[in-house]
Amino acid sequence: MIEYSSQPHYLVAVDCIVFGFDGETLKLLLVKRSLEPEINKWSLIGGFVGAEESTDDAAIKVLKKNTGLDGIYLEQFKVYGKPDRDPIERTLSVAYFALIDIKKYSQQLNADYHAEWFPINERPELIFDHNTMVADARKRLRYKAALHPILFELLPKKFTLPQLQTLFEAVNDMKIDTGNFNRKMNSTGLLVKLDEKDKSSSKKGAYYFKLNHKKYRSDFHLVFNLLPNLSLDL
Amino acid sequence: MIEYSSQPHYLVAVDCIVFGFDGETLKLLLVKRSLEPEINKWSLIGGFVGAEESTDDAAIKVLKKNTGLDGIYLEQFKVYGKPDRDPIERTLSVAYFALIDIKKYSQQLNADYHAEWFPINERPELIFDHNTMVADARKRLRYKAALHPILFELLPKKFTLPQLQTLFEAVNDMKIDTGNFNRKMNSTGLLVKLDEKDKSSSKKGAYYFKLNHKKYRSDFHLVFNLLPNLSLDL
DNA sequence: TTATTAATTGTCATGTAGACAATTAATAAT
DNA sequence: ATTATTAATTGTCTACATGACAATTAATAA
Repeated sequence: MIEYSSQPHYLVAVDCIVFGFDGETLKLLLVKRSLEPEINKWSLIGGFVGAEESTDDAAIKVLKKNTGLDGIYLEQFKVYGKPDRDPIERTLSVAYFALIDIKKYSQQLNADYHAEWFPINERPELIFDHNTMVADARKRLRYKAALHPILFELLPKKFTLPQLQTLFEAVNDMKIDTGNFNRKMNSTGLLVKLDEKDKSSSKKGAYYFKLNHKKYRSDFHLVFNLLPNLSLDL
Repeated sequence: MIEYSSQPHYLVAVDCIVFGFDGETLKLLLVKRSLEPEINKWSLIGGFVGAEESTDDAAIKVLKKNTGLDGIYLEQFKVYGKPDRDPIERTLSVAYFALIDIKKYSQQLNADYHAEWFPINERPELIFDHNTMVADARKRLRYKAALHPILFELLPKKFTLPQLQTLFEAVNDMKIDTGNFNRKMNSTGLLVKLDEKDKSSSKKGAYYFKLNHKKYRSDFHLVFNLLPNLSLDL
C-alpha cells in the first residue's frame, strides 16, 4: 500500500456568505455558533467537510441544513488557509458565497437554527476571520454583478423594475438614473414583462417581470456592462 | 483542551499552473512527478502544505523550488476537493496560476528538477485532474487578461508592441488588428517607450517598451477592455 | 383633482469600437 | 540605390454605448 508518508493532515471546513435581498436592503444570514470555542457568538454558516463529500457537496449540505433550501446559487471564491486562523486546530476554510431569494427562506428554520438576517451594514462582529470573508465576498459580488446578471438570483420569481434598481443600488452603494437603467435592463433580453402589477409601493403600481431563464443561462458567461460608471475594485 | 471531536482530517496540496511566453508561444511548465503513484508521469508543479505555512506560502515555496524565482505573480483560483481525486488518500488541492517572464527562468534548475516548458497546445497528458486544472486556469487567464493588464507579467522588462500583440493573440486564439491594438495599448498609459530597438525580428526594428509600474499598480483593479470583440466564457 | 410612483422617451455630447486602408519609417540584403 | 520587410502611426467611416438630464405619459388611491 502506497502512502504519502508523514505529511500533516488538516481539518477542512466550508463557510458560506449568504446574501439576501428583501426588496429594500441587502442582507446577510448569520448563525449563533453552536460549538466551542466562541460558542454563541455570531458566525457565518459553515461546517466540516465530511469524508465522502466534495467541498461543493459540503457547502450545499450546509446551506440546506440552515435554510432548508436546495438549488441555491453558490460560488466558491476563496480558500482561507493561514495556519492559525482557527485557534483550536488548523482548519482550512473553503469560502462560498450564496445568493438567496429571501422569500423562499422559511421562517421556522430560522428559529430552529438560530439563524438570522442582518442588514449587511448593521451586522455584528463575527468570529475568527469571518469579517474578512464577508468583506471579500462583498467585493466579489460587486465585481461579478457588474459583469454578469447574477443579481437576479436574489430576486423572487416575480419582481419589478424599481426593485431591481434598488438591488443594484444596494449592492453598489450608488444612485442610478432610472431611465438609463430601465433602458439597459430591457435591452438585455433577460426580462419578460408580466400582466400583473405590484401595487404595494405605489398608486400606479409597477409591472412584474420574470427572468427569461433560457436567455439567462445562455448569456450568463458573456461580459455585460450592467453598472453605470463601471469602476471596480477587487 | 477543546477539540473538534472526531472530524476527518485530510492532506492539503497546492498545484501551480505556470504560464510562460517566449515571444511566440504560450507555454506551460511541467515536471516529472517524483513520487508514487504515477511516478515519472508529467504533472503540474505542486506540493503538500506544511504545518507552519499558509497555502499562499506553500505555493510561493513550490514555485521557488521549481524555478528558483521569487516575486512571481500568483493567484489562487480554485480548490479541487472531490473525495477521490487522488487515488491514494484524500487530498485537497488549492490551485494557483502563475505568470512568469520565461527569460528569468534559469535553465539549470530545469535539469535539476526535470521541469520542462511545453507549448500549451502540445502538452502531454497529466496525472489526476491536472488536465482539468489547466483547462480551468486557461479560461481564468483569458477572462482576467481581457479585463486587467495581467499579461504584462509574462513579458520581460523590455518588450515590443509586436510581442505584446502576439501574446494577446496567443492567449485568446485570435488575430488582432495592429492599428487598433497599438492605439488601445498606447492609450492605457501603461507603456513607456524606450530609445532602444529590437532588431532581431525585422529590418526596421521595433522599439522596446517598459511597463509604467506605478500606473500598473494603481490601475490594476480597474476594469479595462483589452480585447476586441470581448466575449468570454468562464 | 391631486399626489405619487412607474415607465418610457427624447436629446445631446462624448466616447469607444472595430473594420479597413494608407502612409511613413527604418534598415538589411541585394 | 533599390527592394523587401516589418514597424508604427494615422485616417476615416460607421455604428453603437454611455450617461446626464429633462420631459412626458400613465395609472390609481386618496
